[in-house]
Amino acid sequence: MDWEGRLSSEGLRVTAPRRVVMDVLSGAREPLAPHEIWEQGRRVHRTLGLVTVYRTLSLLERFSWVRRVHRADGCHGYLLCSAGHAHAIICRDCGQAAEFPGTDDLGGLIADVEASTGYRVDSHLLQLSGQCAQCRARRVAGEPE
Amino acid sequence: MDWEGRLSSEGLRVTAPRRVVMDVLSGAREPLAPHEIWEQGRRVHRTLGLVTVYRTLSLLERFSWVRRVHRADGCHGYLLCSAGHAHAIICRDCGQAAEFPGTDDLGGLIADVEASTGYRVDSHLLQLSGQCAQCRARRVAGEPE
DNA sequence: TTGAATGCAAACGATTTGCAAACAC
DNA sequence: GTGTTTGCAAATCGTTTGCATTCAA
Repeated sequence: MDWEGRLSSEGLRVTAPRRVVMDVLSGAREPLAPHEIWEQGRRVHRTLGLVTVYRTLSLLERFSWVRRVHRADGCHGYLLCSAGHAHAIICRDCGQAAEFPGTDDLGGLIADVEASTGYRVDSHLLQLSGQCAQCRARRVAGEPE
Repeated sequence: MDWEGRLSSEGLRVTAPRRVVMDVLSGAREPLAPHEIWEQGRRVHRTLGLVTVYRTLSLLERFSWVRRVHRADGCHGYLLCSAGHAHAIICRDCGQAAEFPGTDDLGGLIADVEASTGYRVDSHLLQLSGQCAQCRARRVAGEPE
């Protein structure tokens, strides 16, 4: 079921502002801060309120349709989730984000940590930062931005 | 060289407020938010300002003497760094933090991610959350807090 | 029709900045 | 003495809340 169907089946409503936020996020190739989503969204939905963007994001987060990440500039950015549990890697130059599946690879590490610390791990936050292939190529070639 | 010597050698000054912040962090067994450091610090240094706590924390962070972590309550908490690169695991019940070395275990995962995404990884944020041994024991035993 | 969702204004908490006074060196 | 650091007040930033209005179902 798509997100619209899922909302309806929960007794929640499919509204224009919610569609706009989803559309903006769908078109984004990097994590967007709430005010960026608002600015882009207002171009198509003139009266969109920043408050509604925040409320929509927390709704989408509750359903795990978006993921919140920490950006290099200190802001929070939002990304559409792909299926399953995944982690993000963000390019420090262009901001572009990619996802990678993480749970499996972390299994051994988590087991080690549990054994050495005595803690029982129930959630984790893993986020990588680096340079994407394009930005690396650009830098090697000495091209200006 | 200790932190006081290091500060001096950089032309920076060893002041009472900075000592207080370091002392509070040294005595903490969980990540403290700036206002918590301020509250505890004021007990020994009456005129300590919250602003000074913030400025001291960013100074200490610049020297990698403290680490900033994300707490379950959404606040930022600060922890004294131990030697070397390490990651934190925080108990969701009592807030107690433990560290574990992470770089080595993450090496394989990072190599995989680089291969599959084309990114070059240069930094990572890994933070685990769970339950420490004491809190697990307490819960199993059904003891009240 | 009816409860959910919106948008505004205002409140809010965390963090930063301008500046004169205080202090380490 | 000199330049760093402090603490206050106020500004700023990101985010949330109260409330009357609008809207999806």
